Amino acid sequence: MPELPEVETIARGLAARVPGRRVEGVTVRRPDVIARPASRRAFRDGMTGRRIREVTRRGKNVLFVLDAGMRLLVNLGMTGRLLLDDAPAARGLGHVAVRFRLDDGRTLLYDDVRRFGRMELFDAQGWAERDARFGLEPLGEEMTPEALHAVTSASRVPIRNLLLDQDRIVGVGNIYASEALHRSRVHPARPASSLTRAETHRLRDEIRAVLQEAIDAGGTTFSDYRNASGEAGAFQFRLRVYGREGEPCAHCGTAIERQVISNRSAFFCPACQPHRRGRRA
DNA sequence: AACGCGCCCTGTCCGC
DNA sequence: TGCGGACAGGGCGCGT
Repeated sequence: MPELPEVETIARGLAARVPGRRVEGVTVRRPDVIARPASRRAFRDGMTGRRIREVTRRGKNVLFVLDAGMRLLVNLGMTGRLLLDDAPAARGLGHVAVRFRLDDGRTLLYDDVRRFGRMELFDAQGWAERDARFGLEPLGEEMTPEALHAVTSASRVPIRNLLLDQDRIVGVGNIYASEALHRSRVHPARPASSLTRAETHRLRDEIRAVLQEAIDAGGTTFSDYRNASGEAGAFQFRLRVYGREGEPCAHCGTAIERQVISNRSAFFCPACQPHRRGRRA
């Protein structure tokens, strides 16, 4: 479900409401969601008594900065939601996996229908090691045209797949990969290393633009995604290709096509995004 | 080492 | 109405 814009929206919502609070108790109803440390007891003990200093985002993860240099990293998978129990939408949750009781009487809930989401608790050292392994942050200063070109030129996987690989570039998922490629006029199945320097630079600009526009719209909601207050986003109305198979391309009118690449759908305009080879870099 | 694929799990929708 | 299959915004672990 959630890609960078959705996770950013959730993190901002929580950042306005939980920093300064202390975790007084943890209830783990679905142990498979806890990925680190190995035991649920160690997770509970590690979280209990921690004060939440900050809530931010790293890639597609919500990052809770705790005291004592600890970090709680939450990957929402496809259907994960984080919200406080005082939000009206909290009453409708049917798959609460973890509860964090806070010192002001509220409870932070993690709900996840499919349980693809995972939580990891790090100490300072563990976090430094994990943090170093993330790919490029697309909205960060590190995302220079040269940096993206270095990534694309090093692999022959379809460019759509490369954009989904969190070891190379973080935050982009299946929706925004299709959208950014369409806006850049690059076919999703093209080998990454076949992109010209000009195409890579365009792609860099369009990734940043579409992610920022989606953040401004509060994210994309098809069914599951909600922000920290339980509200839907609005970017689904501005998608140009994702989920629009058979509809006319907004740019040229040609019918949008869907192609399955590595078991996941890619949407593109066959006219705007021809599958011709670019010059080798 | 890099890459493709199956799989994790639940819900919804569509065709028959 | 029921049923089987396809599909869903993600990512891990496996074999090659």
